[in-house]
Amino acid sequence: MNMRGRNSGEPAYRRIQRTIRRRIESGHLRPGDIVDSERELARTHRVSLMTARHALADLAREGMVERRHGAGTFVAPPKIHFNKLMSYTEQMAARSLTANSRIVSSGVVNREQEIAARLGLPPMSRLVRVERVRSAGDEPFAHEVCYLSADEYHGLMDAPLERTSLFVTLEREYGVELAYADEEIDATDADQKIAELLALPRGTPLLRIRQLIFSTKGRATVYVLGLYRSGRHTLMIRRFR
Amino acid sequence: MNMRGRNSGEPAYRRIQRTIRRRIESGHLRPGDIVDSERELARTHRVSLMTARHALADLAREGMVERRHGAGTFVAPPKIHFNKLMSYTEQMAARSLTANSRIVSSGVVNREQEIAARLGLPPMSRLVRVERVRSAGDEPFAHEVCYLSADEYHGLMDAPLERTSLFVTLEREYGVELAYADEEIDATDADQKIAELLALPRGTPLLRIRQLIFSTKGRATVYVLGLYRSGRHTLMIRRFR
DNA sequence: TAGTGGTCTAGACCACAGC
DNA sequence: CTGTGGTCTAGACCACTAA
Repeated sequence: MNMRGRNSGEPAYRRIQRTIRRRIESGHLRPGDIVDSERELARTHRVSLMTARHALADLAREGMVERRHGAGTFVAPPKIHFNKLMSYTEQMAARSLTANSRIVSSGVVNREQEIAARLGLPPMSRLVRVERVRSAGDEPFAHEVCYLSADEYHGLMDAPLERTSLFVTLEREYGVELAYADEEIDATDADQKIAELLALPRGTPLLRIRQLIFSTKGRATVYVLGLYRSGRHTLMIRRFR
Repeated sequence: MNMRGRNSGEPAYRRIQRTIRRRIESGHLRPGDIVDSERELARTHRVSLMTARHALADLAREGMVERRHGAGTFVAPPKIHFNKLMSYTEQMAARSLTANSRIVSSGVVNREQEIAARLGLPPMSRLVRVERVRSAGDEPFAHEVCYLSADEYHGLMDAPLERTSLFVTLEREYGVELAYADEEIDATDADQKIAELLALPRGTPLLRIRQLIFSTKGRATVYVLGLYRSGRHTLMIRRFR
């Protein structure tokens, strides 16, 4: 008797969430606006109260809406995405800047023992190494070197990394879904080589980020060593108690 | 007919969570161990399946347990607390180091317009300003200046901040619960004054963190400007996709 | 196959907000 | 007062996992 709406295999509560999300994203519903109540959603979508409730509680959990006991459910103010793992391309898009990336060098190395270890590989593993300078507009502001297992991602060096982001390539070509990254952050200064690549005086303070990116399966997949020019692009973090 | 177990006003699902949490924290249940199933919990706690389910789904959401479809619910491996807002004292304790803090100066200022603005106060507001040097063992490694509204926290300057942490003082003496902090991170180098305070050569790269701490009520409460010696104490962050 | 989590029903009473 | 979200019942069928 139940499972009435189970046509396309999509759970009812997800279908409800989609309709609400669409109304918010399209601008029909604006921050602060009241959302249909549990009872209203139950009626219009012909589901039970618990199901409508599930949909709303879930949306509230991810910060899309805000529930106020006795008052209703309201569209939450748009969130700045803190602590989000984003590709360079995505970061630039979020600030509505044009991404610009130049490959300085790429190749295969096999003597990076420490990095191999961080990737959970044997000491002398062959690693794809891609060195890039990233710019916002004309101004170079970051130097990044990334490493991946050459055995697993050997075709990567032929990929058009100058146009397509590494994240997208991994997800599309290799079916690897990236889940999270641990980052180690400290400060250093520009040596001769970096100074030239970033067009800075030697000794300029730089933010150094060592990033280990994990897949959804918990596998360490990419190691990135980044040096970022301070000032124009600061790192934002939100910490919770 | 329902509400049977509603004696102390505590929801049933929370009571169930408590019993599971206790068994995990006491070591009776270890990571990887299987937890009572929904049906088992429903029987033993004399609640419906949905209620038992609510308890488990909630615990899974906060990372205490892990649910595997068709297999069961298992105790999740202990989590390293990434992106946690911690006081200096707590951070040191987490690394089992002795916290050591020296107040360089403290007083009230009223011309820090930008900081007042960040705290959501009028431009010329009076602010308590406390300047400290923090050490691990003998080695000074951080310079922190924090600001709070002088009107709201005027007694703070008499507090024994050298022995009791600012967090604890705020929570105990003023009933302020801190919830989260937004941090702006970049790199700079030591000027003459900082070099002396941290016993470093001038020009040494430093991590600079501007931290705005919010209360549970969403009020900006403390502003901290910190300079951290690089190397021995690096910042760890986890970002999620 | 037995047991588990995932989704869902058609209701119920309570606590709270706002008029 | 009405309407809201918060909690809860006593079941149901499905999809999945492991023996």
